[in-house]
Amino acid sequence: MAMSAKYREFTGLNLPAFEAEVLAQWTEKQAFEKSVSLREGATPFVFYEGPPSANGMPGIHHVISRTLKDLVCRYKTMKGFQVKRKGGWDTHGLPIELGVEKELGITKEDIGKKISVEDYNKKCREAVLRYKDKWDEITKKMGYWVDLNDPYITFKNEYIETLWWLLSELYKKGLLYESVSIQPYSPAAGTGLSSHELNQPGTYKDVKDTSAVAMFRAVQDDKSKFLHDAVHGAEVFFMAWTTTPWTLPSNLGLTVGANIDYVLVKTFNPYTHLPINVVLAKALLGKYFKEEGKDGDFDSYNEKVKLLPWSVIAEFKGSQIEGCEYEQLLPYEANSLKVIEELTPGAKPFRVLVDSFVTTEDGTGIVHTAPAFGADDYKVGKKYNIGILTMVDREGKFVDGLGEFSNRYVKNYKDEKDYVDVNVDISVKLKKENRAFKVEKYEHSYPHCWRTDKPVLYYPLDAWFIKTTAIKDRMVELNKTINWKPKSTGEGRFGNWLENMVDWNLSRSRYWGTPLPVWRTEDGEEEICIGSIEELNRGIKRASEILGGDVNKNYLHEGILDLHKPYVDDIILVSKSGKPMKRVPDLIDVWFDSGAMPYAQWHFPFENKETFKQSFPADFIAEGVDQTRGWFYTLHAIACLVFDSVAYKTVVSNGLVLDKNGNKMSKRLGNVVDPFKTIETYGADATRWYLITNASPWDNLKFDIEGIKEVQRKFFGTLYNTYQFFALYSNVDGFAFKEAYIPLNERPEIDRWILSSLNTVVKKVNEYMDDYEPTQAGRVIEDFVDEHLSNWYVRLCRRRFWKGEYEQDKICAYQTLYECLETLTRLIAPISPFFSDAVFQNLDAVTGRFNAVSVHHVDFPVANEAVIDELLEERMQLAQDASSLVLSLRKKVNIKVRQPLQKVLIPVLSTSMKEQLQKVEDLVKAEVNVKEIEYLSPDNTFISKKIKPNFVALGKKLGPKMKAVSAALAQFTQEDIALLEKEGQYNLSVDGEPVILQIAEVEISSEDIPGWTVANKGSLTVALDVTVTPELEAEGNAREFVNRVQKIRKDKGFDLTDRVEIKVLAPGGLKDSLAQFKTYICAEILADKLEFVPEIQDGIELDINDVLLNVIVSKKG
RNA sequence: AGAUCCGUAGCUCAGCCUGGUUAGAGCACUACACUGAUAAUGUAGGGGUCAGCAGUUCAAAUCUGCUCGGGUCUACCA
Repeated sequence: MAMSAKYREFTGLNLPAFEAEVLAQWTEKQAFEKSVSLREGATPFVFYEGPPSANGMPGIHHVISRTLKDLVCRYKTMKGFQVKRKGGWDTHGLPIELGVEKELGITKEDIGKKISVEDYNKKCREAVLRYKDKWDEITKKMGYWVDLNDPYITFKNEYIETLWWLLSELYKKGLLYESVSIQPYSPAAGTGLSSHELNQPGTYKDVKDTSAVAMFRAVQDDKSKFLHDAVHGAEVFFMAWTTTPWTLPSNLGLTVGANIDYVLVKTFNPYTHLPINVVLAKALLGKYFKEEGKDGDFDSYNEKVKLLPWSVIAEFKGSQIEGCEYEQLLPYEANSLKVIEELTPGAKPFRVLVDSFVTTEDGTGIVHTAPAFGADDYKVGKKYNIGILTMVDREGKFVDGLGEFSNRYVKNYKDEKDYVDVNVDISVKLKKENRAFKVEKYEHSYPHCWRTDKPVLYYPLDAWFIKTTAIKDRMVELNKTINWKPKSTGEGRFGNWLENMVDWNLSRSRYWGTPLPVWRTEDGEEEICIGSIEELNRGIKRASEILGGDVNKNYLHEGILDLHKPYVDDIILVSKSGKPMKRVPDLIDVWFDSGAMPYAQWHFPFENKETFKQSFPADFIAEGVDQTRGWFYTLHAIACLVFDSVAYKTVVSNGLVLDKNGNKMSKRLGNVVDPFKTIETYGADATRWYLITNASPWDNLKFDIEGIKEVQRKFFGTLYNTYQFFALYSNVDGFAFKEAYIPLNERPEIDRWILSSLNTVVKKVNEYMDDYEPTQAGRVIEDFVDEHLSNWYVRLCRRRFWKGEYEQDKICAYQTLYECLETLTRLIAPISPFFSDAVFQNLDAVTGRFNAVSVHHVDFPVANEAVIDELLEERMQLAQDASSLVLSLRKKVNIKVRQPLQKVLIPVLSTSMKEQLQKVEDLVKAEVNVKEIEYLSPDNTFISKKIKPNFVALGKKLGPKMKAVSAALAQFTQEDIALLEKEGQYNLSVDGEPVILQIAEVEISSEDIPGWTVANKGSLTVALDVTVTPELEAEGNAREFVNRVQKIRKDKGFDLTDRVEIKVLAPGGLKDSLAQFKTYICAEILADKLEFVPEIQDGIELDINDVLLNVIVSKKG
């Protein structure tokens, strides 16, 4: 690395400009690649990159999770690990297909008709990396180091082959199976949805649906005899509630709870006003009938009477009506008994069933049961063999043969403007036919398709499942070994999810995705699950040989070249008994793609066996909390299923990024933050620092651009100024850390202090970073830079840098400040990789202490415990407090700091406090411009003292007497306090009982010094002598004069080291002041000559403490 | 509907686990200073029923319960 004689001085704090410069260097010097290769042979730290889908634009929420990933990886690299970060792209799935469909203006039904599957998938493949450039750009600009030269891409054959291998392993273990089940299905998207898709945030929405209480007329038979007898042979209806009236044509049963109490109620239909008898759960009577109407006036009821009279006729258990038959509610051609019999031979529908899922929390306690449209309905329907009717097709509309409802969409899936809700029409029909008791809008939360935003419906589908429930306990057990940040997500959200896990529905009936590698004979008797390309190619040949003809003719020569549809579907395999086998049409859930990345990214087990072994499981992954049931789950599931292992040891889940008002960012609200603009304007470092330090990553972040500005100004501005200050004077003095490291015991107190403080910070930062708490780490650093380094060390030490010769004390100062800056750049490197590197390189270019290309190639600082001196840090705090108090006193009496004062009085409570203060006395005196500090020892009678109980100590001892003692102490006189101090204890009487107070059980502090201006903070009190003697005034004048001349020097643009000559015309008193301090003045302003002249032309007029004078400052030579 | 987290100054956050008597910081605002680091800095001021109510306790922002408000999650909900 090229050495430089001078530290580079910046011309202004322009983070985006620095970053562009640093980026160019990184590229040129291959800094990232080198940061990995430099650690060759070191212990690996394994990180998995969750693959983003590049068919959407990156958002600010991607910046936060990537910052988190990046800072951990950079930190671990600096800690000596080798951290490879293979990037990846998620390329399959619904979002891509929907995007293509939208672009082509087609729907799912058109695929294979208007466009061939081959062309369609070609389009998808093209669309997949549509925004890759934008992603690459944000990756680069935000400083995210990830290897995108050789990323894993989920649509590649090698990737898919690993997926097939995993699936075949599951198949062999009997964990992959097919089954009919009632699944969430999105008619708008044309596909079933997995439970984790249904569990994406925002899928459940509150919607108002038309709900109906329908009346099913009981058939008179033996089972219902007791009901009909009770009403003397009149009609009896079972009441059942539904929020989905569109399922009523598919009704085949009514389910009740065996032990629930039901009642038969005599009343009227509120719509038709006909007398009726209805059955419902006793517990829900109050929902439909008013108490005032009980046993009301039946005779005078008519349509004008609002209050419905009602009487309970009979009461019975649900089990007593099991098996009762009823008339079909909405009979049509398509759902006739004949059709039911054809579909399910021997079915016995329209009966009252009993099951345990029925509750009396809602509805009527009688559940309308349509086996096709509910998981419970399906289960109970199967048990009683009531058949199954699916009166809605896969597009979400009624089938033919349902009269006026035929072919109508059951929900507005097509965004039709004049859509008429078929549910309302069904309800109206029921009302007219005396088959509805109550129809109303009902608000409830209902699942929606995460992609199309349309309501989901439950639908019977054939699907392939992974039997995750088989290893549930093991998954729960292994989860307990994972370090979750925050803990609650792992235990609560993820833990609960595992406890309530259902089998993973893998099937997707789409086109662009990983095909399920299962082939099966037409009769379904024989099937095979293919686990590799080689196995498939063997099968292709074998089938061709055995079956002959044109079978697989296009694939005989080279084998299969693309594992996607439609090619895989061309392949015919042959079963053991010699029958042809075709592939089942399903694709698999894309989440399987991403969950399999630990293996598929290395094409395991076909290649890279050793690499895989070294990089499984991951030490660390991080994504948004929305991935809890997505990637976090699928990674965990596959690892447990196939490898009986966790997939990751530590996982950090970051919260959502909200706008500054706490609203979710959405395109609709227009409150989306553009990450490009943010980074270009304020810099990646400020953005990253803000995102990390403002709130813990797992808390939701209210993103406010003002916060970034504050970080930029406050943190980076301060650090920048500190560096500039250092560079300015080092360049003057030629400091290049050439001298031997001066031992700490030869350095002044303040140097030892800042280094102690620095090492304390280093220690804490290491601890926080090891604990994945970057927010705490960042905040500790911020405090140090602002409070300690800039506003105390540099401020107090400025003179050391610009005064005097280049000797020991000055070198101490340079070495100390240099060490602070150098350590800081390394400390902040993980969070703010650009600015840290720029400053680090500027430092290292002159001193060559590391001789490194980048700060990211050096080791992270480690605390030197020997340098940490707690007492020292404590007394410096005393000095800061004392200074602050004196300054506030000056302010109170309006005496500016430039005016020297004679004395400060500090009462000390102990000798150790005095010793502590004495060691920092000079600093305080210089800081507040006071000549001397006088200490008042504890036994003086001069100051007045204050006493209060030490609650922690006394509370335990006294308990209930605490209040009385506290009151007694408030009454203590100065004499009482003095006595207690002298004796070490005090006999007190509380409520007639003696209490002995020990000195340690109270806190005594000085309160006031009569005749002095005092201020206190905690136990520290200071008093200031505010008398300005003529001598002090003269010195004040001199200082004021120096200050003004310095300003002139600066205004005139003189160099720091320029010597000057001065002519002054001043009135008598002021002239004397200046003459008296002539030596001091000349030294301060680098004047070789200070001349008092009787007359001045073209001088500058200055106001020195309300007296005017004229001066000419000229550069010498 | 349940589960869970959260509610502290105008804003962003500490403090709560382990209770202790003037509840802190930064930003913003106002005034005055300081400055050969000047896109900084200091001092002072206003600004808080620590969401509300009740309980435990000598003592509650802190522990418990309930209520209200917000987030997230779960749900086969008829």
